[in-house]
Amino acid sequence: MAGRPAEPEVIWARPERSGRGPKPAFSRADIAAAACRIADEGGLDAVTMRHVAAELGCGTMSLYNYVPRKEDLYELMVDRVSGEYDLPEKPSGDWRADLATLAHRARAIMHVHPWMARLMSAVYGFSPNTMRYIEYSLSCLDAIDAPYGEKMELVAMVNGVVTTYVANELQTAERTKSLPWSAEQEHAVRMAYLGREIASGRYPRLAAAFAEDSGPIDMEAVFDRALARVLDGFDSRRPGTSPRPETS
Amino acid sequence: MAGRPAEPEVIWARPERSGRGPKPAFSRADIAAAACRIADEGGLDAVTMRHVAAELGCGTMSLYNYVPRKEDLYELMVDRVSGEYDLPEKPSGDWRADLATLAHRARAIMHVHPWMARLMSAVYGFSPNTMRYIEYSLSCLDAIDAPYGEKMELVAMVNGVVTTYVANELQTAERTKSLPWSAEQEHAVRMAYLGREIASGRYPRLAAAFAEDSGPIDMEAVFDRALARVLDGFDSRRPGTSPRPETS
DNA sequence: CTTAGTTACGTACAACGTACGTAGTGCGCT
DNA sequence: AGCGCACTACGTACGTTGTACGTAACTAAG
Repeated sequence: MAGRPAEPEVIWARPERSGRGPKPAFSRADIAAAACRIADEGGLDAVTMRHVAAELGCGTMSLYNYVPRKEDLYELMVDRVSGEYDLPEKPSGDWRADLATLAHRARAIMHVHPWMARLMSAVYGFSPNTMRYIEYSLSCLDAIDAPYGEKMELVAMVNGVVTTYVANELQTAERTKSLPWSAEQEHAVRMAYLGREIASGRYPRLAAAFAEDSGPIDMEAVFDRALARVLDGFDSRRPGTSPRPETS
Repeated sequence: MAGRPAEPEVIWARPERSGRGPKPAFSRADIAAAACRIADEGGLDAVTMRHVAAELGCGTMSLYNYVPRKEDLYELMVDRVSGEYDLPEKPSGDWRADLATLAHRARAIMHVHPWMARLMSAVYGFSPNTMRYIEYSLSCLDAIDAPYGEKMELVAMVNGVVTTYVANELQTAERTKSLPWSAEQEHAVRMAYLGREIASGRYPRLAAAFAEDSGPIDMEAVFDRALARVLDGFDSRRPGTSPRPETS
């Protein structure tokens, strides 16, 4: 009988291979790769145990030998993508620039895997690659004399900004992948309602906000400003660093 | 035949009552209330069309007369909870304090409805009460001379901080409501793995972070600091306002 | 060699969202 | 008044999901 306990368990604590029995046909990496491939093509909702098993070329239930619960499959996916950072051996020494670069890299990765942002706000666990990522983030702050608690808070905030903003950018596109209509249609309908509501005069400031300019929004610029503000907020509490670099 | 189109639609644009036929047994508010009651008790995963219908005392499919898709039920829930703010008639004039108060109120509301944070990062639509909320947020910034685009970005950032942090605080508790084990068990198992991993020496800074102090974390204080940093970041770009009030 | 743990996988079940058909109801029209 | 149609109500049913369970084959440890 398969070892599928009704107790909480961390997949990373379970050995990938334990001597006895026939050798497994796949590795965890194979499975993570298959799941990510499916998500990239068909959206996160296309990631089902059946699909992943089919992609691997095995029976559905065989998958449960490797992945006790579907949530663990998600963790595998997050960890795999978290391994796509090509982290430098050592940070440059300019913590602000290093963290900003890292945040931009994270944003880029999440654009390649649009389902990642949604997953990251649903799965909270530590995994090998996420720990590696956090360790590197902390190493960027080595030069700063502050308790690690404070550094962790900053790292968490930067990560929060990245996932929040990228999720906002991408969720419509991701969601409509498993819907019978397009993201553009959805957006059009919602904007039509918003326009009607705004025209009612009940929300004058909202109306003014939407009347203003309204050229296409540069999402990366918005992200940049948000990120800069967070770093500014940290900066302003520790005098002696360069006060306010231009946003460019 | 029921009017359930395969086209995108905003539930708020559909009239709640349209003359003809027998009068509906429930209002949208009834349905939202029932769904929220279920979510409060059994977690978000307990909110199914069947459960909500049963709570209302009607057949499952009757619900589809009011709510064309399940997503719309979610929007109803978000809107209802967004109506729980008791927004003052007019902001006090101190935008920083007003926004902070609002953020704290939002955090408190999401603690009462632990599923709210997760829903808000999944549902992106404007609804009557969310628009009221945004309008009020903007009105807090009336005294500031800045383009509305900039104000909107600040409001979005504050909201982002709230949902991100509250979601982080609450997601484990929420998630384990539909799991056969407790949040404490889950946490214990994950911490055990983390401890073992940290002891390996591969993540020295992470290890230092967890070794440090480690009294119970005051989540509200963490939230406060994050919020303050965001407001600081906005502050630092517009000289002339009070530079840096104490975090309490 | 034995044996116990592992892999593989088909079957099966409960729960989900929801398409569809049918029956009943009452407003608005002529 | 009375016809008709839009609306409500709801049972049935389908496809899809996660996954519990049983069985058969396999292989390393004793």
